[in-house]
Amino acid sequence: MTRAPGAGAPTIRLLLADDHPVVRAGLRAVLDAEPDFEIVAEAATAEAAVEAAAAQGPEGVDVVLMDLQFGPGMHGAAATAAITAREDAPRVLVLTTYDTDADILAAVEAGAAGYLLKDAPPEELAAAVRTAASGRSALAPAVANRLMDRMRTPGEALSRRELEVLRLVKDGLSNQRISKELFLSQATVKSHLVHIYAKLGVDSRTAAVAAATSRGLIRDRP
Amino acid sequence: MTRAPGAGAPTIRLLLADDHPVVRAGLRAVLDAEPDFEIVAEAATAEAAVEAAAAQGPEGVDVVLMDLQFGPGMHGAAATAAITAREDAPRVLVLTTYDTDADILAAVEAGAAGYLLKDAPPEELAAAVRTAASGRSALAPAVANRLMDRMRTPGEALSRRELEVLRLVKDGLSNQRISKELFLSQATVKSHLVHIYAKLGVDSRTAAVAAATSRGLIRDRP
DNA sequence: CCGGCGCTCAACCTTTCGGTTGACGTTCGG
DNA sequence: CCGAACGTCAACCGAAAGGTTGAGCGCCGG
Repeated sequence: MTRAPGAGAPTIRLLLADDHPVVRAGLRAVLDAEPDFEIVAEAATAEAAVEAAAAQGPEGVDVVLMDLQFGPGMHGAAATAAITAREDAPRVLVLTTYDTDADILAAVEAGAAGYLLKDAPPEELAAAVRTAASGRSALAPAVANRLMDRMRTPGEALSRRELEVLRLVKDGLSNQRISKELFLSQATVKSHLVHIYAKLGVDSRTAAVAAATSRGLIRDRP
Repeated sequence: MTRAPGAGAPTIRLLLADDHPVVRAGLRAVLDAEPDFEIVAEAATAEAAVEAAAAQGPEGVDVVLMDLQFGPGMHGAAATAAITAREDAPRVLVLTTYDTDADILAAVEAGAAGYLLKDAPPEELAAAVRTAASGRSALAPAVANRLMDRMRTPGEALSRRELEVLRLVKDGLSNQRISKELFLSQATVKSHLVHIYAKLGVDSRTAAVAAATSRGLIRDRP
């Protein structure tokens, strides 16, 4: 936080990691307007972001603005984990379009210092960067609410195994195929499904997929 | 196309319609660099875009850069239809993140002059704007390929009714609930499903949803 | 004008799924 | 140390979904 000298307003060095040129240009335009921000690098891939974030000394990065969805290759969450694993690592602020449970938890577990949505107004963005640079956590209100909901209703949380089954169900596999995929008996798969239905308040596999998708427990693409 | 005077490089007036302030700033930064572009307005909602695109005379808009996904309220495709329905309407260039069949077809049917993906490089963006302003169509390569695929395999295209059924299946409804929803008998619903399975090459409702989603025939959110 | 396609429905059968009950071992925290 | 939660499996039954055959209607285009 105090890599740069200067008394009242230490400069915050930023790295922008997003695969969309337009978004990078937008972030640059928005954040360059802040006098205490300095954008020292951009990265169009998660791999490039990991590399760029490793710079030390006077070229070091204070805060990384990290998208989660890159095209092919490494995912933003993996890049976040790689960056924060190092010592004296910069803070990583995740900036993405979606606010699903899966994404948020993955980012938080990867060591993200904050989670913002791309529809955030510029002021909120700048405030979050300063919050992250100061070592505190920055969560968008919508994200914070979702985390609170999750805390409040722990019974509804699907277990690891149940999520695994549900993902295969979402991919269109039958119980028999799932049992082979996970080296289980069909009875076990059905048992998991019954528990899933109870937790989600539904009574069929398709409804479970719909409910889990709308609640952000699972994602469609990966 | 010749609203503005000037011989060699007539100015192209642009309207940016996107609900993300960062994206608007990025588009502005990228497009303001082009000497023959002038951004005359921005809109954060689809409704505002329809209104702003209605300006006539010297304040008129030549090309609208339209996002498809706005938060609540009107959809970008609906706004595109509303804008292009008028006489002497500006060209609408759809600029979105996804390249699903459903989105592309909706945009083309709404009268869009082009379809670009947000990960396009700035040069491609500027070129598409000029193409659209000149009255021609501008399709991103990925989008064009998808349309070609669709032309090549017309047998796989789901009918209107089949898509309607499939959407309800995706929402987790049983055949009985679907039949009531659409005022059909269960026999008809099953008949549609059999045809859907054949066209998609699957053999269950969940697999049909998975296949249709991955091919972009249906979308998760709306 | 007729063939094809989409939409509708019925009857029947097989397979899968949904739901229950009951059971056993493990792991973790009070 | 023991209950709670998770994960595993079996047997069973009714309900739903998958699959087939067959058939009637309306519309569009060759």
